[in-house]
Amino acid sequence: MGRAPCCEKVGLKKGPWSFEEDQILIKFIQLNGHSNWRALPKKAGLLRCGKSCRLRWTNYLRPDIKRGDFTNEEEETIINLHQLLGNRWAAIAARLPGRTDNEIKNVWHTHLKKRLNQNQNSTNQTKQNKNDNNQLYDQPPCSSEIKSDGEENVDRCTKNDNNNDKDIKLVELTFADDFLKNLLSEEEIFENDWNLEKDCVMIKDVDQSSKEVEEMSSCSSSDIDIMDFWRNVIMRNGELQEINII
DNA sequence: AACGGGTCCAACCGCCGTGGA
DNA sequence: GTCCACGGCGGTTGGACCCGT
Repeated sequence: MGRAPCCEKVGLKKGPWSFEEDQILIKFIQLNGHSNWRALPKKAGLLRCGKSCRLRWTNYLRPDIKRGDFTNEEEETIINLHQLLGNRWAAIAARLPGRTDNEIKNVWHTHLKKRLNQNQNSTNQTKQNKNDNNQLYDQPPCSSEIKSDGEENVDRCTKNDNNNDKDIKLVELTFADDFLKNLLSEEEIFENDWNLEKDCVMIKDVDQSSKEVEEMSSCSSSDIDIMDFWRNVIMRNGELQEINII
């Protein structure tokens, strides 16, 4: 036996909302709130599924929704948060007041992903050009991988004790700390199981696949290419170039 | 003007987590 | 512990719109 549909589908309207329907929904919610989405359309006199009403309200009719193009700052924030959080659009939207997860998802798929790919291509080209001169660029990111059998691969960056790596880690720590504190509340960091430790940024992967990256004495990582991410952050602040010169 | 391909975005679908009975 | 209703979320899609030919 399959799951019961969220509402009776027969006789319910689908597709784009009319102005009149919007007005009915707005007025009803203003008067009564939306404690029960399932019952709402019946009470409001709408021939819509409760789910459809909720979506229309949260993605379009809510008074605090900001319409119009995304600013550069907003786009940068989306890109950075996406690198941290992945496709967790709701979590990203929570950091962008007035923007909905749906809107962010759309912007990501229509604009930002393409732009990022283009940037990546040009970055790869730059890396190629620097090939023989810059050993740091040659290093794979400081990330570990989970092999299929569960054993963890720790790359040389993690184990290497040379001073350059320590300097880089210090800078990473500073920016990681500042960046997360700027963007995320303490509760959120806690909820995501992110630990900022003194010698390294520790990120434990507790996603649905339930592969949890074990804590390591130095840099650990998750399936996110975290070191590439921090490198980007540092690059934006013009710090990594200095380190590379050292 | 007509057509076709690409782009964009609102809306839908189905799955998942949670809380109450 | 199990079932069910519900809200929330992310992936996908339909169709309007745009633009080049």
